[in-house]
Amino acid sequence: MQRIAQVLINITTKNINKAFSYSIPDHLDYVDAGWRVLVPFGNRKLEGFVIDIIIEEDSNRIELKPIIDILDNDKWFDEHMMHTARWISEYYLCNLVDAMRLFIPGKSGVKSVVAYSVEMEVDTETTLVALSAKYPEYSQVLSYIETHSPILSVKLEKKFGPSVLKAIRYLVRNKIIIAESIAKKMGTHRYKTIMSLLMDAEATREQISKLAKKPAQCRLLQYLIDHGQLASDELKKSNTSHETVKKLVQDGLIKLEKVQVVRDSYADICKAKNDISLTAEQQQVLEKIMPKMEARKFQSFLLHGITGSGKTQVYIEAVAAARQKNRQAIVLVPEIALTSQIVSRFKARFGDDVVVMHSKLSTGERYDAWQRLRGKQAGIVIGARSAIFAPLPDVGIIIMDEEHEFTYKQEETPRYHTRQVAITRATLSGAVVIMGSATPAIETYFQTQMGQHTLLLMSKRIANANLPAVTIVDMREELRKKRRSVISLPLQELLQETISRGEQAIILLNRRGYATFVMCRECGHIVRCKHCDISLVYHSVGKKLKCHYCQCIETVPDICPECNSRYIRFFGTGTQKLQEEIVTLFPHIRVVRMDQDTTGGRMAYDRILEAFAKGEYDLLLGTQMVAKGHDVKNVTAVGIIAADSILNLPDFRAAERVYALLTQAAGRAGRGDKAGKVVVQTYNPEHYAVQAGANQDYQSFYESEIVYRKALCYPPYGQIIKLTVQAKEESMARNQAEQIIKELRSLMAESKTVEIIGPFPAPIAKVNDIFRMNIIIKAKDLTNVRAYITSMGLTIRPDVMIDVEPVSIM
DNA sequence: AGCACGCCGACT
DNA sequence: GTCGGCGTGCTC
Repeated sequence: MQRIAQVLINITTKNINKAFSYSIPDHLDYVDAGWRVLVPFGNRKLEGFVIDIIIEEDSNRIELKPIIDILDNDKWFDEHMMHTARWISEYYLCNLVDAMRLFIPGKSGVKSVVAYSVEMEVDTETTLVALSAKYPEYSQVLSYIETHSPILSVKLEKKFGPSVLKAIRYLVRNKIIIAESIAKKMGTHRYKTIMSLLMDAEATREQISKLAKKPAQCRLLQYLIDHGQLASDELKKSNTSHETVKKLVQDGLIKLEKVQVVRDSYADICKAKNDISLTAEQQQVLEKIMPKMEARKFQSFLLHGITGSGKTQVYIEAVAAARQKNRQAIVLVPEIALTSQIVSRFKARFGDDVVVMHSKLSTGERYDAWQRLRGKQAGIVIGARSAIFAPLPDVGIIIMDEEHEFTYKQEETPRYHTRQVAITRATLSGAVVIMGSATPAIETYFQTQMGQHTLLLMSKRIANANLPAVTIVDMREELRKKRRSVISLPLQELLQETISRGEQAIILLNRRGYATFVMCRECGHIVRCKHCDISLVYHSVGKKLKCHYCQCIETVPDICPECNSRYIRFFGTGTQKLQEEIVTLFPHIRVVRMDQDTTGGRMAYDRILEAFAKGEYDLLLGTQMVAKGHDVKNVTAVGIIAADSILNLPDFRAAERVYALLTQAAGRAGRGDKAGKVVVQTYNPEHYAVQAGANQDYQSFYESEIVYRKALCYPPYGQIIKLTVQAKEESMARNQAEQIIKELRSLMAESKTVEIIGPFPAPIAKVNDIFRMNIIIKAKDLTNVRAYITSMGLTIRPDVMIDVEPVSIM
C-alpha cells in the first residue's frame, strides 16, 4: 500500500490541465492535499500543488518520481481555499492551477535555474584538444565550466556574452556537459541576527569591570544592558565591529539568535485615535449589520449611500465589531493607489492590525504580509481585488467599497469577479459582506430586490451638506450659437465665479493626450497604429503620436501617407489641449492636470491631490481619476466635458458607466458647507442616463435601465460568455471562430434559451498584431453552456480566451 | 513553459 | 554531407 500525491504543476500553460502522480518519500509522509511541494518535472524542478492523495494497493506497480521537498512549514491551501479555487475554475472556466495560483504570493514559490557541469564519463583533456581544433571558442567555455562547475547559465553569459548559449547547446547535444535544474525557494522568511546577553545585568557589569582593557567589548555589553538586544545590522549604532561580537560569543557572554523579519512598508503611517460620533443614519445601518455578525452566518448587504454620506465610517465600525470578536476582515477597494484616504483612515483607527496589499509590494513583502494574516498577528487586510485571496483563517467580514467598479473584474485568466469570490468565501466562513456604492451595479441592485442581499440606505450627506445643483448643457445648442470652444459658456461662467470667490473647481474629460486623432483633410485618412486597429493620439509633450493600446510612439507624418497632401490636421480634444484652452481663457488660473501621463511616479497621484487640497491650485483637470473618492471641502464646481462619449460605445453597460461617472464626478462638488454646482456638457441631453445622473436619481435610472436589460436579455436577466479567438491572420481567426460557432450550435440545437452571436471582429480588432474575433453566448442559465465549452476542449486551447460574465462585450 | 525530437532548407 | 530553422509533443 502506497500513498500517491496528485500534483498540479505551477506553470502557466493552458494545455496541461491535469494532475501528475508522485510518490511520497517517508520523511514527508505527512504531506496532504493543500501542500505546496517541489517536484521533478521533465528535467526541471518545479513548484506543485498537492490536490489529492490516492492509495495504491499494490505498490511499485508504476515507476513514479518522488516529491523532492515541501515549500512551506505547513499546509498552504486550507479547505476553504481549495473549495474556492475549485469553484473559480468551474465557474470561470479556467484551469485549476490558475485558480490556485491566486492564493499564493507571487507567481511561483520556486525559481528554477539551470546549472552546467561536465559529464562524468567525459575525458576532458582529449575532448578539449579535439574541440580546440574545430571550435576554439567552445573549448574555452568547456574548460571554464570544468573549473567552475556547477555553474549557472547566467554566470556563463556574464563571462562570455550571449553567444555562449550556442556553445552550451552544442556541448549539451554532444553529451559533453550536463544541465541540472536547481530550484530556489522564493518569498520565504527573511531573518536577521539578534544578539542579547547570556547573563543578567548584574553579572554582566561584573564582567565589564574585568574587561577594562577591551573598550569595544565593554561598549557593546553596556549597550546590551541598556537596550536589552541589538540586531547585527545595527552594530554601528554601538560603534562596534563584527570581530568584537565573535569574541564575546566565544567567551560565553552574549548569544546570537535568528529572528524572522516581517517587512511592512506601511509601518510608519500614523495611528492617532479618532473619535468620530456617528450620524443617526450610520447608527441605524450598523444596527442592522451587527446582529448578523453575532450569528456567524453568511449575510450580504448592499450599502447604497449617496456620495459624501459617510460609508467609510460604517466600514470602520463594522470591522471594529468583527475585530472585537477576534475575527478577521478583508477590505476591498477598486484601486489602492486611488484610495489612500480609506487606507489612512483604517490605519489611523487600527494601526498595525492593518495590512495593506499593494501592487508594488515585492513577493517577499507580500509573503510576509500574508504570513502575518495567517498567523493572526494582523487582523485586517486592505487591498485591490487580489486581497480577496489573502489567507485569513477566520474571516468575519468582507467590505467591498465602490462595488460597481469594473476593476473588480480581473481582465486576464482567471477572469473572476471579486464580488462573486467574496460571496463564495463569506458563505464558507460564515462572514458578513458589505458592498458599498452610491451607484450600485445593476446586477447587484437587482439581486437586492430579489432578496439576495439586504438593502441599507444612506441618503443624507454628513453635516447636512446638500447635493450640488446640476446644469445640463446641450453642446449641439452651443454649436448653433457658433460657440466652438470645448468649454461651453455656462461652464466658463461657472469657473469664473468659482475662482473669483476663492473656491476650487474640477473638470473631467475622459481622454488623455492632446488631439485624439490625426486626419488628412484632403482624403480623410486617419493615422492608425501599425500594430493595433486604433487611431493614434497626438501628445504635445514630445510632439509625438502615441498608441494608447500598445504604447508605441510614432512621429507625426508631414505628408499624408495615402494621398501625399500636406493637410494633416489634429482633431478631438484630450486633457493636454483642454489645459491649454483653459490657460488661454483664464490666464491667471492655477491649473493642475491629472491623468496617466502626469501620474507616472509612485506617489504622483497623492502629491497632485494633496497640493490641490492645500489650495495650491484653483482647478484640477483630468481623466476619470479626478472623480474618485477624494474629499476636498473647497471644491464647489465640477465640469464634465464629454459626459456621454461612452454612450457611443457598443456595450450594454455604457449607460451604467455614464450614470456612475456623472454621479461620482458631481459628488466631488459641495462636500463642505458651501453649495456645489455642476455643469454637464453633452450631445445626448435627453438620454436617461444623463438625465438621471444630473438629478442623482438612482431609482429612475435603474428603472429605465432594467427595462432595457430585460428586453435584450442582458444581465441580470441573461448571462453572457464571451469567447475571443486570436490569430495572426484575420481569416484564420474568422475561420476558427466560425467553426466553434458551428459546433456550439449543433450541440445546443434543442435548447432555445441560448443565443449565439457572431463571429464579429472585436471593436478593436487588432492589438499588438493579433487579430481578435468575438463570439457572444447569451443564456438564461449558463450551466449547460459551460459543460459544452469544456467538452469541446475550448478551455485548454491557447488561441481561445473565455470570459464568463464579461464586464463589457467589446 | 521549456526542452527534446524531427523534418526541411542553406551552408562547408 | 552538417547546422540550425521552427513545428510538434511530452513532462508523473
